[in-house]
Amino acid sequence: MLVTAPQQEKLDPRVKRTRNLIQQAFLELLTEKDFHSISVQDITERAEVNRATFYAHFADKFALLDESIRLSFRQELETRTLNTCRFSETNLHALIVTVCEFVAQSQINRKTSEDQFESLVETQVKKQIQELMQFWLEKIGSEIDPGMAATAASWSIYGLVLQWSREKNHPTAEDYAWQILPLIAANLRLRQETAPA
Amino acid sequence: MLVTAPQQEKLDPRVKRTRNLIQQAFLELLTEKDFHSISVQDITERAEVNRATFYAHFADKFALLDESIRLSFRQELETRTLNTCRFSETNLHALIVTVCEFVAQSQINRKTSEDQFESLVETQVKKQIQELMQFWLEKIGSEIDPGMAATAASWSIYGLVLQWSREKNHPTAEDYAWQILPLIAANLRLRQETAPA
DNA sequence: TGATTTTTGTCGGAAAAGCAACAAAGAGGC
DNA sequence: GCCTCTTTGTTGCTTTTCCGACAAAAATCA
Repeated sequence: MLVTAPQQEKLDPRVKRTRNLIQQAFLELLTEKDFHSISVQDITERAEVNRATFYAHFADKFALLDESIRLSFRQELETRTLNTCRFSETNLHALIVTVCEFVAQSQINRKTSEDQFESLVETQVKKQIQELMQFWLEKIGSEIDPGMAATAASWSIYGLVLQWSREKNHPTAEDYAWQILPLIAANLRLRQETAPA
Repeated sequence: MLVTAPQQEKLDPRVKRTRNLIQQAFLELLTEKDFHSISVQDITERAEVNRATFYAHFADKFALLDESIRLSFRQELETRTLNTCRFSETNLHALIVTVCEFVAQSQINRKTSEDQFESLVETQVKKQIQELMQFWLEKIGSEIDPGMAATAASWSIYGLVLQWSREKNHPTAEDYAWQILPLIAANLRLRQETAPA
């Protein structure tokens, strides 16, 4: 229920359909113009869904963006089966790489700099990292509170990745992930596979 | 209104959507198994549409097949703009080629011989040819009744194309169309671009 | 700036789709 | 033959979506 898909258990086919249509239309529009110049009218027209229906599912276009980010990041986690595995250095590395690629990708898609957009990405991605890390930590039972450790890890990971993404000639995501991995692991203060120094 | 798309002038988005979903699912299934072994349950499951909804749009799967044939043939006519042009030898030739390719294609898609299927194709395609020819003839004003001439043409065209499709080493659709064109034109008894002999 | 046009968010009522259940017809299996 | 199991149409009732209209906020332009 936490990390493993709570998804559409038995969702009315109609709502599943309309949400997909709206999400799809929104993603299409994002490739054509930037977020602030997309109106919910644009979205509903493209999706061929009534405008009132949009508001039955999302408070506004920010909520839609939020949900879109959430879904696409979770999608990334799922294709790498990070949501169904347990903690290990390898998996932590894979998580960092995922975040790198996701952040890099979301910056490519965006034409002009948009604070609201980037802020939503940050909030949502950190939240997803936090949930996943907490899920991992609870399973192995660390010495410190899983919630706190997960929060610390999510912030430091995202912060480091953001810095990485802004560097002109940054290392590959793979390399960078190995590089910062000890730092993150230190925050977690786990008994690790690596020598505890 | 006759040949030019009466289609979805202002059709409720929901019915447009479900019809598309059903049609799409049906066409997919047709590529996988043959018509008689497809149940309406299969179709509605694939389309993610309620079974009762299916019956709100189609009497049974035969009606769906009928409509599918109608739509895809009209689609062919539209992409060649045959539904918005006026009569000419060139256009009549293009129509015959269209029928050849459509009949040939519908025989490829079908694995086993199925009388009901073929009979529906014949009826529907002849009907479409008839409508288009009548539309053409009414515009130019021939000596004989456009309805009759169109009927005769539709039957002879379909009959000839069917024979063509059953020949082992038949000529190309292009060549065959030129070959039978005088025959068809004779039925129409028009003042043509070609010498009236 | 002020005036005009879009866009937004919400509402009530109509139309369509979903669901579960049903009897009846069909298809296979033995 | 009989006996399952599946598929078929159909029916009340519920939920969702559509539509048009509305006032208010926001954007655009002169």
